[in-house]
Amino acid sequence: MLTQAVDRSVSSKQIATRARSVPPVGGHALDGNIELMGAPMSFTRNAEIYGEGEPADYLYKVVSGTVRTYKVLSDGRRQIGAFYMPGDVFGLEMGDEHTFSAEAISNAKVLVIKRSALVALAGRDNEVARQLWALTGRELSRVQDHILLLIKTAQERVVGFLLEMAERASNNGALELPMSRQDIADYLGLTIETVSRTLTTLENAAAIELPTSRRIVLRNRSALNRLNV
Amino acid sequence: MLTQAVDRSVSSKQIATRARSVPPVGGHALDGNIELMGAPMSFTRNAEIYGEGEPADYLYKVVSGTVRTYKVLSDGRRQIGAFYMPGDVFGLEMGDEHTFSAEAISNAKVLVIKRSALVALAGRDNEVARQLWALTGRELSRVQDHILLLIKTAQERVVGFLLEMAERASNNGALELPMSRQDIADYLGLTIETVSRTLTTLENAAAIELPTSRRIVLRNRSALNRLNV
DNA sequence: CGACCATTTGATATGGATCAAGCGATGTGG
DNA sequence: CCACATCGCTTGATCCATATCAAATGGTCG
Repeated sequence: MLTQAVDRSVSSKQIATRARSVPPVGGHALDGNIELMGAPMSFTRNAEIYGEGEPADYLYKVVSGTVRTYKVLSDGRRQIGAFYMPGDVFGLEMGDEHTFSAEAISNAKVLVIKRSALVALAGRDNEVARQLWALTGRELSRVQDHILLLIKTAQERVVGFLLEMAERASNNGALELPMSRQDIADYLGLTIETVSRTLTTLENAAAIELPTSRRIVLRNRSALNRLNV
Repeated sequence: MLTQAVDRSVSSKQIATRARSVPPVGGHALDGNIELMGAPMSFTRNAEIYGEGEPADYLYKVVSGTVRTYKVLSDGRRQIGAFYMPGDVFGLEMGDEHTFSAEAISNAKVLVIKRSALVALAGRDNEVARQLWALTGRELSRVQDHILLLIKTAQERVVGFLLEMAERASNNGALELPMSRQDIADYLGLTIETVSRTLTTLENAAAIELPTSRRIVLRNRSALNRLNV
């Protein structure tokens, strides 16, 4: 699956040179370094980007499309760990194996970055080291928030999900969801039926509109915020 | 609450000198650096170590006793994020505020480490930087595992909890739990009643023994592993 | 001993899962 | 280009795991 990425990755010599030439930008110096080290790669809908247990030789940054990471328990239950949208980095591990699997939800373009190169660079460049640390820290916050979602009621989870998505990808309250009801259910620890029913309940309560199943308009934010614990 | 820690903390000059004198140990170089920078401090049972939202100027390493971190939702529900036992580090944040509260479960002694000093040291010492990163990464793995627990059935959660505790602090299968049933319940997203009932079920199934409510002996590991998904 | 707090046990209620059917959109082959 | 299969989603009926409410038991400390 990743042979293409291996072939296309730039040498660490090139990387170091290129990265050093980037001025330390205020807002997202992190992005500057990482982007220059990445080789673009495309994945079609539902294509596997990496599997759980595979060597974590690369990390990834979403350029376009959406990616899900997940684990499947022995009895078939699937838990989605996160959805990654343009600008998000995923697949960075502390150990040498991926602890989740990753798939493209929609056709997606991602930058593939060789971890060893980035780690080597971090050894020479404090700023890069700090950025890598920050990436792990950001992931940690995300997962902690996810835990708080998982202890709530079905309605609170769905509302929490909608607000999270709205924060990340909404045009004045209009969401175009890239993921299926099953994906949402497996992210929230619910069944598709419960997700579906909860959405219709919210629609009946005039909190949201559902022009199509994948398009959701947040109609009454304050009501939603009130339902969000 | 932390004035004492402030007063007792060593200057960053001392820290740097002392830390540098530590030879890079193989297994736990991390511990070496951190321990030398910490001022010991004691907390009585149920004492608050820090509160959610307070400045995260310090991080902590448990010397003895057990610590819980938690969040309380607006409606009173409490979610315990983690239990920290001797050797564990907690309270390390990426942002400038603590995102959870921390309390001693039993009387506890912790080392209090000034974050700014450690971060400054990390800027000069790659190895320290790597260790800080590793701490965040370890926390991330822990939280990811916690998520997987939270999507399981009550019995699976309780068994998962017992196996987790056994891994960390058992004498050939005998656990002395420092936390109450309420703590366990709030960690697992269950009620005390369900935790209690599940434990008696496991006892009746001869998987565990309950000599006292806080002492649990794992009697049949393979049965427990089988129940752990 | 008696009060208090943690834990267990019992009875009942309920939110969400499961099982099942229907519906609408999308795509495919005749 | 239509008829039909397929897929994702919604809706309905029922079931069950866990929550809730309530009471009994046990352990600890003044």
